Amino acid sequence: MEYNFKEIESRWRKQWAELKTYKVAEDPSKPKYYVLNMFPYPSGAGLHVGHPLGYIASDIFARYKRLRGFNVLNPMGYDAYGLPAEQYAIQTGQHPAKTTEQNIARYREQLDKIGFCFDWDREVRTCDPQYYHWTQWAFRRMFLSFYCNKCQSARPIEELVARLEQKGTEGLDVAQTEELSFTAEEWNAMTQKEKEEVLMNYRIAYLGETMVNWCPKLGTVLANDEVVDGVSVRGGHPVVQKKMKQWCLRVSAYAQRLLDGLDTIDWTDSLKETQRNWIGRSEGTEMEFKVAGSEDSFTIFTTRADTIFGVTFMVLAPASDLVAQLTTHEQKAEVEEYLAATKKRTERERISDRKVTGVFSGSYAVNPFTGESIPIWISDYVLAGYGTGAIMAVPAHDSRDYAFAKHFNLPIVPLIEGCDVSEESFDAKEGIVCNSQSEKFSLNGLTVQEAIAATKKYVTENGLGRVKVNYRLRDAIFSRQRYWGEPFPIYYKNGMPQVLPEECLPLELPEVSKFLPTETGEPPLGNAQLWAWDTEKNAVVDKALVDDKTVFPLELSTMPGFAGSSAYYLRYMDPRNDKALVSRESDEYWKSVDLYVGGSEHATGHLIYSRFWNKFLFDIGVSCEQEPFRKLVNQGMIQGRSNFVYIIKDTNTFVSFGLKDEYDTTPIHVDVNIVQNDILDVEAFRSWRPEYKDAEFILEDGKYVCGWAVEKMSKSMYNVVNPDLIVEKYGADTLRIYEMFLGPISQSKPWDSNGIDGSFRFLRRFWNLFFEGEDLAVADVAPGKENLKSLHKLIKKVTEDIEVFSYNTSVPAFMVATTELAQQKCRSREVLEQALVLLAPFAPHICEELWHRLGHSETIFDAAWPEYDEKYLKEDTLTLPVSFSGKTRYTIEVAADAQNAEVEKAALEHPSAAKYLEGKQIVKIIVVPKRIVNIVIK
RNA sequence: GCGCUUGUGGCGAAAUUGGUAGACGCGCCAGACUUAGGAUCUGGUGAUUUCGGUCGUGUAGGUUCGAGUCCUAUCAGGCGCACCA
Repeated sequence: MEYNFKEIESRWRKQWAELKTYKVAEDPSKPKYYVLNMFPYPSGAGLHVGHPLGYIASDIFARYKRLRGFNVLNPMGYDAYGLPAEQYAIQTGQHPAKTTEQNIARYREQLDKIGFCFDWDREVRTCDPQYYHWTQWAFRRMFLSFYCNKCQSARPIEELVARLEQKGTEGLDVAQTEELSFTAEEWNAMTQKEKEEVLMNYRIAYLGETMVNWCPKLGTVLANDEVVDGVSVRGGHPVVQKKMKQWCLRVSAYAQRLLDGLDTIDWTDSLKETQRNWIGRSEGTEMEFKVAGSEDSFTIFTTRADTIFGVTFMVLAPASDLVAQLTTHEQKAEVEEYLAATKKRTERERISDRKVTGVFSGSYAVNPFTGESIPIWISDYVLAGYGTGAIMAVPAHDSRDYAFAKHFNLPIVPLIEGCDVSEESFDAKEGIVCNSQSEKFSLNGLTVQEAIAATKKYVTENGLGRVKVNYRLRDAIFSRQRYWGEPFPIYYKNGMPQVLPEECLPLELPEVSKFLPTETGEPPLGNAQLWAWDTEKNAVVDKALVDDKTVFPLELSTMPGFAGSSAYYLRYMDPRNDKALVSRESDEYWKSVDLYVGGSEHATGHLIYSRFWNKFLFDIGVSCEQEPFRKLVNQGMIQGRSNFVYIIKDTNTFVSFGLKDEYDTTPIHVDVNIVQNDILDVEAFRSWRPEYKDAEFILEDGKYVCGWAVEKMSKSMYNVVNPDLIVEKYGADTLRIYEMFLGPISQSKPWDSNGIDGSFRFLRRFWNLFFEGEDLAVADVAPGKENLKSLHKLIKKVTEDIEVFSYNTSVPAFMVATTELAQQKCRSREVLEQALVLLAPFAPHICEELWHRLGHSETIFDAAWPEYDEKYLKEDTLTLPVSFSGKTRYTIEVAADAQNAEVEKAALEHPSAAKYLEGKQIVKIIVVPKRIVNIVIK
């Protein structure tokens, strides 16, 4: 019987869809398992062969879990908001909703061909109002919340208001943009607008001033990589650093919880480390420095409080508010010139050229330990956004301070016994402290670690400062001047943002006349006519009606890409609920994602935001789990394997790879789809492009051999392999098997179509196991001992592999078992059916087909996963290697249950033994049961 | 610079707690069947060899009866963070 994969696969594709085989509902009688893939952005290019890698791996796991009796949730959807659709819209006028719709249709078609067990009834799209309703809803709640440090949780903003009314800011311990200080009386005397401004300092979603790359000509904020040499990459327009009001999320409030949570989840060490790095916790000391000859003082942050006696200057960040305060009259012009110069440089430039720059402020600070006067400088190597934006510089023990001191000829005082600071600073936190003594306090003779602790203690006890933990993690900037994104449920009254009532959500994205910014530099939503909020009607109205009494302008920015992807895993649990993001029942049943599969490029983006978002939802009682993703597996990237042809210079003649060195040639990328096993289809090449119509070839052995290289899979390299073509030629099951066989899931590897025949041959051999000629060759006969051994060996291997998510070694196990069963001419229904169930997660179509041919009416995925029994794996006799001092010499046959003494005897009685023992003395004999006999000789 | 990670045939890769290195697939070689083969099936395939062996898991040491696996140093590639005080 021929293995007709086309017929089989199209039949089951249809059946599964019609019967809704993969539809899932909460079922308290079964344990749940939630498998999730990072949902794709539906790009216009469609899927290439690398995209489904993770989907296939998780699909196998989902099917396996189902066979194990779990109720498995395995949903799929689309991250549908994104820049490419918007840019396409700007160029063509085509509405992004329309292109997105088309791309999704194409993705769906491609995904359907691969045979995934997704429950498509749960599909979500981030651009669907029914979906972004809950993105807006979560934002709204963030706006209405503050973060209490004491209870480590988000709380309703009313609680904060009530507290401010009673006690003002006294003893307030909450997450905040800056530390404010006022009494209850002062608060109560504030106007409504003033109060709202103050509250902005505490809200979890807040409007804040941040530095951005602003391009006035384009009317938009640009990312760092969109700016080179101070001008925009597109168009070459000047870009300036500008403080702008942007929506922000107070992610930093959750820094410690995001850090602690990492210890509770099953992610790879490298990914956890990346996140720890990104959160960047550092324990240090905040110290107060008085300004010489003034009542003013300022605070710095340091992790090296022990180096206080080596401070020879102070440095302020140019953007720090202290700059204006501390610049003296005489230095004013020079400082302003410097500030103007630093403003022009982008962050990226500053980091890349690493030139030492700076200017003296004119002021001096007083060292709180020694009373010495220290000059205060301004330099852009100090960042305004970290710590307090001011540092104490210790050039002897910090390489950046050292470079600065050398450049401006400032003194360098070493503080560690025996360290040499003539050429470079001594940054290591080790050694014995010296030169560190004042009248009241000495660190001399202590180790650095002891000195840090002693200084902290002294500083705290003497009111010079406090112990402080700082995080590198910054608040997320949450507005984008773009059209194709979620609108904010915000309108402005008296210039202050107001949130829409909950029942008015979703606020739908309006139609616009064009997708570009307006002439006045407003974001694209400024082009929308119907974009004002009527607080009486509670409805969107024409913006011409704005009267600042009952009708107000709506927010013009939209949310960034990560907004929609931050809580989609919760929405899948209950995707059609129009009363809540997720119902309590659904959430308590599915809890959190048990297995999350996706690329590691999201380590510091989506995977941080999503954890933050979930923790917030946990705080407000929506999500019942602290961590959204229990286990995370990063699939590697599939790279392209490009093919080259070699054209002889100034001719239209191409020379085969092996002969190219005899000519002066230029390599040219050639479409990998007209190359097979590195042999070029010359006719296809001639018709590939008009200029190659009359191409001539110099062949080797009658073939044109192409060169190859591993590169990124991309259109321009002509190395994109479309899964549709593989499915067409070999079938989805072969594609699935081959993708898993290619190598470990988490490793990046090039796609190489050359090996795919092997996977196809395996499936055909497996199919043939069930037939004799045209007839089914399966019988209700008792399985032979050898059959059971092959089967149970397979069950053991496959079960163990799937549990640890390493399928690349299961595929060979299937190949071996298939060969063995074929050689044994196994006809046993019992054995073959179990083998079928084992293969079903990997190759669902072929297994479902055979399962039904064997007379089953239910889907194979309702069968039970076979358990293996050690008793079938036992050997009667064992072949053991015998080695002499570690070098294997011969093998012996012993009974499986032989005692060590018997094994020893058998080893020494072997005819070869005498040869190796000649003139030698046995020191000892080591017998490792069932493994090896090692005779140590002298 | 700091952190993580990986180095095994012509290629993708296996290898349990340290126990016969290279499973399985590709490629290659030989054979069978074929008018034919870019189809199918069978066998072989780390290097070297005086056919006894010898050498082989990036490199150099170490521990051990025994090391791809453990330890120390070092080299190379990949990824992440990067003036974070």
